[in-house]
This record gives sequence, structure tokens and C-alpha cells, in this order.
Amino acid sequence: MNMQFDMAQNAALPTMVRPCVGHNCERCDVRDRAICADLSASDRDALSRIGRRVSLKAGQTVMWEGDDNMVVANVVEGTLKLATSTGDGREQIVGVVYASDFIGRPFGARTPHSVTALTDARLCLFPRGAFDGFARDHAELQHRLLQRTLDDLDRTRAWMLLLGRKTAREKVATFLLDMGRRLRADRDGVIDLPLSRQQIADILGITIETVSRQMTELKRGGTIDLIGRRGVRLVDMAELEALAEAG
Amino acid sequence: MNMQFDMAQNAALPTMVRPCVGHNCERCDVRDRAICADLSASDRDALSRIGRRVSLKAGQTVMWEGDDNMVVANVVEGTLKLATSTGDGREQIVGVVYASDFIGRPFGARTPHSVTALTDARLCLFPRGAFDGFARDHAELQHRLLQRTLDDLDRTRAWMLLLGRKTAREKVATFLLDMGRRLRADRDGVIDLPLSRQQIADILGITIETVSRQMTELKRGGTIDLIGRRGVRLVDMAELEALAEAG
DNA sequence: CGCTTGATTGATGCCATTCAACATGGGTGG
DNA sequence: CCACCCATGTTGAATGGCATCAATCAAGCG
Repeated sequence: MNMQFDMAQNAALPTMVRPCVGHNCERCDVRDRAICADLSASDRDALSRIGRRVSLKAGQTVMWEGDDNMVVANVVEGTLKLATSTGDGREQIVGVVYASDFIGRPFGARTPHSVTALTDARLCLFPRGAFDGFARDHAELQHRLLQRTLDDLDRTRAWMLLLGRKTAREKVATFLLDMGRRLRADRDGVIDLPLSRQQIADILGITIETVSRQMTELKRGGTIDLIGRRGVRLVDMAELEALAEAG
Repeated sequence: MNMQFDMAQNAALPTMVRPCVGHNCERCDVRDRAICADLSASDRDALSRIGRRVSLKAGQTVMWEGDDNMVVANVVEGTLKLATSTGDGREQIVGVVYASDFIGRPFGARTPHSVTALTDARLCLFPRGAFDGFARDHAELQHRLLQRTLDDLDRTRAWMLLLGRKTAREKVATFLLDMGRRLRADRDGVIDLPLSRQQIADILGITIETVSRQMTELKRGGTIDLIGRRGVRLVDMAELEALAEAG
């Protein structure tokens, strides 16, 4: 087993991240979908003043497993992974977050997983204490946070079925279907995967070689088509759905 | 793969459960730990009037995966499992809940997993709509629910590491350690497992035979001792902890 | 062009599943 | 109380899926 691809930049946050200038909530891309969506304009401004905007390079880690839990954040742009690992270094990705998602652990002392940028990303970062205080005074925010956490829990539990019971074939098919739903194909029906083979392997709990083998077998069977490193065309969706349930 | 041990009683809830009589929140065992703990006496009474107390026999299923989400509940007594399954019948346990835990999906349309009693159990059951309405008006309740859901999410994500990356040996060792923490041993240091081999296998995502084999090997190595079907003595905790991390 | 990085393919071995037989032990009725 | 039974657990042998190790291929890039 192995982890890879992100052991690179791991300096402390405040010095690494680049604060963005001239932020304005009114023009924020995720304004309608993030947890702050239901706040009044004045409350949103107050929250905004608590936090700050930061940029991340792909590969940078923002929070560490087991660290004191100092910050929480909204994802404004980009994709990040949440991961835990065993003492001897095996890593398991426990979640992937996208623009408008919320990361970090409010009302808790420790961060139970690391957070690493898969692509370049922008965050709206809040110190934990200040955020917790603000949240306690704003029921709408807590309600939104609760909804989001409940959804996360549902998704995470659904993923456990995949990790615990599905075969490598089923895992890869499920992953491809998920990507097909989440990402838009171009006019040729080709999807550009935002993840490397290694990252896919980590998410599915298998090795990079197995991912590769399953992909080429799906191609051989005419179920999918592979275009370069990151391109996939889902040719036979029905077949793919069948394989996702019972390989 | 297989599921078993609970395909028995599966009639609809209202007719199966036995309402308990003479309930009184003041004398409730889980009053201080359940989500209602922070409510005022009058608010708790109001919530209590929304719900009703029911008893369950071991093996009974209260909620069904994919069903319309009609009820939520507090666990007053007993142990229950949450499970999802693939189209072809393979089941994965996605959570185990104990007294004072909350079950069901507030603010959502569908129940994403089934809920089945592992032991005889008592619940404090609320209709979904009424509970949601009450929760919206009581920020303390929502805060408590948020805390609990965040904790659940952390625990679930930690479990993903086990399912995705750990070997059978590590899984069984981790399970035994968990039980050692959760349950009290008698004066001989013997723990009485509340789960059958089949249930353990389902939780760990392995087969019953593998559980059995790993257990006997741990016994052969002197790490644990097996007493009858359900009894275990954790002899060498340090060794067990080492095996849990890297088999 | 060599060098690097990511992906594919092949060979081999191990671990967990599968299928099957056997043991145990709690419960029931004679 | 014993014989019997059925559910549960254990053990054995064979299969197969996935990991591991390692070589090869394909793209970028200085």
C-alpha cells in the first residue's frame, strides 16, 4: 500500500497560503450554495469580516489529521480531499469536497482527518473559535450546517458499502458513473477526470494497477472508451450500471 | 456474501411495535445524554407529547432503506444496526447505535439505510414532520443534533479506513479493542460480546469464517482468550493494539 | 535527446472467500 | 436425565481476486 502525490508542501498554513485581496461576498461564486446562503446581508458581512480568503496550490495540505482544530472554511473554488491514515502509512480518502462545500470540524477539539488540495483552490477561511461563536448566535447558519452534515453522513455511509462489499470491477464502474453525474462531458461525450489513477485508487481503496486493469477491461468490453490519460467516454451506461451493482 | 439473521420479522412498524405505557421524561435513563438533554422541562414535555415510546424485539427492523422517511427516534435502551445493501443482496453495516443515540434522517425525504434491532430495544419515536417542525423552533435541539451528527461523521470516516485499507487480522483486532473500550469486563476480565460472529463479520466487511479463523489465531498466539461463544478475554492489550495498526 | 512522471501490462504469491464437513452447546420432548 | 435437534461456530481444502514486484510504454520538459 502507499499514499504518495501529496507528501510535498506541508508547511504551516498562515505562512503558506496567499490571501486574496478585494473580496466581496455579493460577487462570491458560491454565495447561493454555501452555508452562508441563508444569512442576511449584514450577518453575512459580519461573518465575512471574521474570515479571510486564501488561495491554495494543488498538493498543499491545509489541515492535518490529529492537529488542534484551528480553522474551518468554505470552499470557494477547486477540489480537495479528506484523508485518514494508519500508523504505518496506508492512507484512505474519506471524502472529496468541491466548491461551496464546508470543511473543518466546528465545535470540536481535533481535526480527525487531513485536508489536501487536489487542484488549485480558493477558500474562505475562519478561525475556529470565532466561527463557533458566530454559529451559536445564528440559528439559520446552524440549520444549514446540520443539513449539510447530515447529507455528508449519508454519502459517507453509502461509500462504506462500496469499500466493504464491492469488488474492484464494481468499484471502478461506480466511480465512473459518479463522475459521469458530477462532471459535464464535452460535445464528443468525453469526460475529463479531475483525478489521477493514484487518487482514484486511494478513493476506491484499491491499487493503481487494479484501477488501470479494470479500466482497460471495461474498454475491451466496449463499455467505456479511454482517451489519453484523463479522458473517458461512457459508451454503454446501462452496462456500466449493471457492473456497478454486480460485477 | 450474505446477510442473514434479520430477514425475519418485517411487518410494518405501527402494528409490530408495542407502545410502552406510563412514560415520564424525568425518569428517563438517557435524559442527560440524548438530544433532548438541553431542553427546558416544558419544552421537553412538549417534545415528549409529539412522540411515543415503543419496544422492539431483537431482529426487528424499524426503518427500511429507501423507504419514505416517516419517523426519527431516540434509543432509550438496546443496540441497533444501520445497514445498506447492494442490488444483489450483499449487506454492509454502516453504523451501530446504543442507548441515548439518535436514529433517522431529519429534514430529508428518504431513509438511506435500514435500522434493525440487534438486541431487544426501547425507542422514543417521533413522526418526522412534527419533529422537524419542533427542531426548527428550538435552536438548542438543533445544536445538539449538529454536534451528534458531526461526531457520527467522524466515527464513520474513521471506520472507512478500516474497511478500505485494513487486513482481516487488523480488522478483528480493531474490533476487539473497540469492544474492550465500550463494554465492561467481569472480574475475570471476560467480555461478553453482544454480537454473533455473523454480525461481527458484517460490521468488518469480511466473512464469518474469516472472523472465526482470526479469533482462533489470536488465541493461539496468546493475545486473547476465548470462553464459549460470546466470551473474550483481552490478554495482551499492547500486542492487540500493535496488530490493529499493522497486522 | 535523456530524464522524469504517470499509466499500462505481465508474472507471481498471498490472503480472504467459497464450499463443505464437522464440532459444540443450548433447548426440547420423551 | 438423556437423546435428539437445530443453530451457531470451527476447521479444512481449493479457488480466485487483488496486491506486489517489476518491466515497458507514452508524454511532457529542460
